[in-house]
Amino acid sequence: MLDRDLKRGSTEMLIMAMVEDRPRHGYEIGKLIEQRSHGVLQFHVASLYPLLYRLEKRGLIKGRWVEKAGERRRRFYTLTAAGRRILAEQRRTWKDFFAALDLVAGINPA
Amino acid sequence: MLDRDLKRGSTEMLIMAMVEDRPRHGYEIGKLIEQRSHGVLQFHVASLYPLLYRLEKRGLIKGRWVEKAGERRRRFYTLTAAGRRILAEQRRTWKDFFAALDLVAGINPA
DNA sequence: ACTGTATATATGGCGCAACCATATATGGAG
DNA sequence: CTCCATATATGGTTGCGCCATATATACAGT
Repeated sequence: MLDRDLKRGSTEMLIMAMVEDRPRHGYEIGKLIEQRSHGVLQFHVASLYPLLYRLEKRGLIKGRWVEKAGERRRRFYTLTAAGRRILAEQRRTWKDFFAALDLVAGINPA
Repeated sequence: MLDRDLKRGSTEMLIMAMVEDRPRHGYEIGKLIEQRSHGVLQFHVASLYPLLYRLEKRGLIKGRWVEKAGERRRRFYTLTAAGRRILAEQRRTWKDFFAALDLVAGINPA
């Protein structure tokens, strides 16, 4: 896995992106991020759940408990309108950041 | 300026990239990064100098004092062989990281 | 002569994101 | 009956980048 410092500030965007189109629960979000990034990005549980609570507290995602017979209860999250705005903003910020990084340090080989 | 968390882990790479081709002193490095990124990236002095000491301590850059008459003393840094290896590695890591971020969160608009 | 600004380096303490370790609980494979 | 994947929860730790502040020189403006 990547050094933890690289991921700083990207975690919120990743989670919001996962619940952008449909509700998902925490564990699913973690697994999906790992799969889609081919293992480059992965969440430790101790980061994942506090992050979800933080995002919900700030009104960027909304969770609801779903209980089915013979299944452990799961909390499904969806992106709020505010979350949608912040997600767009964070995408732009990361894009700008990487462009600047490339300009100064030359990430993409010429 | 960007949120401080985004920059985590990128600062070492930026500094190493600045002294890759020729020696530079701390203040110059800070200013140059700010200029080349059009103000997107900037170093606070309280981050800059400790970072230089850290990199030198780890043998990635090498500094030497230069004193000229009628000028304040300045410490010029150059990239070491080890630094060159780590810089290449960090460039690759950042590239991979951004590719993964794009894969999962869709940074670059389709 | 005085003021302000850019240049140039130095450092003690702080905030907080992500992680480590650990805990609880259920379903299915073998 | 054990082991693993699933699923959520939380107290404590670490370390980067920053805030605030300090020291010192050169030069432009008034």
